[in-house]
Amino acid sequence: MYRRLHETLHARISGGHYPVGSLLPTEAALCEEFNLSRYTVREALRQLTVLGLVERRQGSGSQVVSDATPVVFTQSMRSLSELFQYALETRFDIRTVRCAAPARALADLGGIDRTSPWLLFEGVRRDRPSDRPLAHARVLVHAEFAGLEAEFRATEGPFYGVIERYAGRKVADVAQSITAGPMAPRTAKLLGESAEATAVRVVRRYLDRDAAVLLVSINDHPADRFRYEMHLRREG
Amino acid sequence: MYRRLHETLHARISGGHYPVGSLLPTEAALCEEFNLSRYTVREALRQLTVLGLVERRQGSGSQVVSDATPVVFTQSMRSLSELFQYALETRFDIRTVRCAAPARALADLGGIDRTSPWLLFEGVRRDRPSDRPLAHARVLVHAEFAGLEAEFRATEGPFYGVIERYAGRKVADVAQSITAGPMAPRTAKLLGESAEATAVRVVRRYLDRDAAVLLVSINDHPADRFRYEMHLRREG
DNA sequence: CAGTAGGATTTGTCTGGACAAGTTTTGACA
DNA sequence: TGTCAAAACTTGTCCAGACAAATCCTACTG
Repeated sequence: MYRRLHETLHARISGGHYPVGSLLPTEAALCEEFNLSRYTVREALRQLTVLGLVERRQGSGSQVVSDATPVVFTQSMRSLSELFQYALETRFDIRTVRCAAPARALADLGGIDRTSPWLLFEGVRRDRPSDRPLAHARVLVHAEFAGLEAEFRATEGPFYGVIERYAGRKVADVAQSITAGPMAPRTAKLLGESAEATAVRVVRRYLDRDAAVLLVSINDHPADRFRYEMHLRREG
Repeated sequence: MYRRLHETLHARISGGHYPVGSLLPTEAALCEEFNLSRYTVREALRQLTVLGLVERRQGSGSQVVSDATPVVFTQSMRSLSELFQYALETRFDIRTVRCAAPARALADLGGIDRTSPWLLFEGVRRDRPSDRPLAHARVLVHAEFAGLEAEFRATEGPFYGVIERYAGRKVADVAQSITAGPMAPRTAKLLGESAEATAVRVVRRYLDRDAAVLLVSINDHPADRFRYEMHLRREG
């Protein structure tokens, strides 16, 4: 029965009966309309949230956030650090730290505003045992976390973990972009590459649940040493 | 309370109290041990299944299937075609089709055996309205699907869809790898790039649920025109 | 020993009710 | 008009109980 209700609601969302952005009827209203217990209604709603069509908030209601065909494939990883191919076997060799409004180009890359100051860490990410340079790394952290600079410097793992541990802000979303292009002179110099080298750039933006940017990391890899692997598994 | 129970059970699994492969106590037993209602116990168990630590089977019980740190982030997409940045706005301009045991290099790339023949499509993937070349594309399909050649040629969307629609074999897993390196001469010629160009190579292996390779696609992009975006959302 | 039928066990689904914990609305008051 | 507290509303959590459906075990039968 909850499956049928789920299909009905799904159809109404897809059909525009409940437009994206609108609120679904309340649980009580659905109980009445379909003459079902609250358990059954909640089970149907739960499935809609799993599909990413609906978001629910205590006290507020259930909002339609998408009318799209449901998710089919998912990539999973145990921790965000697995996002980075070299994971924990790398070391961030910090060269400079500055706190200022970011340069125009950097702000555009990270999709952040230039009105408030950001803490910029710049350095080289190196392979753990060999110390070979893997990437020119830049990390932008919102100035509200500037007090954590020592923690950032000391951390072994990914930077976002510092924010989660010490500032209590949870990363809810990560937007990642991979592009390739000619390597910037500064990057080439830091990595010991030639001026004509090509770089693969990985930009990751870490967002909290209100879509506010907590942290932006920009990694420029020598193209011939870059490798990114992922695995997608089909659901249901 | 269900959260506490969840943590307790999680700790027992991680600690080896409930080894991988063993059955958890039944819902009734957990209700008694922790003096909780079945609802609360089930909610805790549900979370364990979401984390992939436990699988439940009606009539049988709850089996521990993993003691690993749980999945934290997932990437989702509506359909596999979104894997490809240019999605449906591209066209596969097929130049040659051959059926033979694949060359050593190709077989290694796709992780396939050279004992059986594979159908190889080679061509250029082009932007839809502008017809600009986007990538040198090669697709290897197992010879058992050779009868579908006409369907492959005619399809608008991704090749794996043809196998699903006409052969009834479902893609359960996709392993994707992104690397960069100097562009092969043949690729450069097809794309109209210079001999010194850099290429970003995306290899996708489509597997069925028995981990048999159904299809391998190899796309070589000019580095300066490559862009790959993804979005990861934290669960629970 | 093999196979089957039946019973016991276990999880899945569903109901009705209750209170807690957030969010929004309302209305009184300054 | 603006502010703040109370009320109303909505989802989250929890309980007790019931039956259905799948699985497992056991005893019986050949």
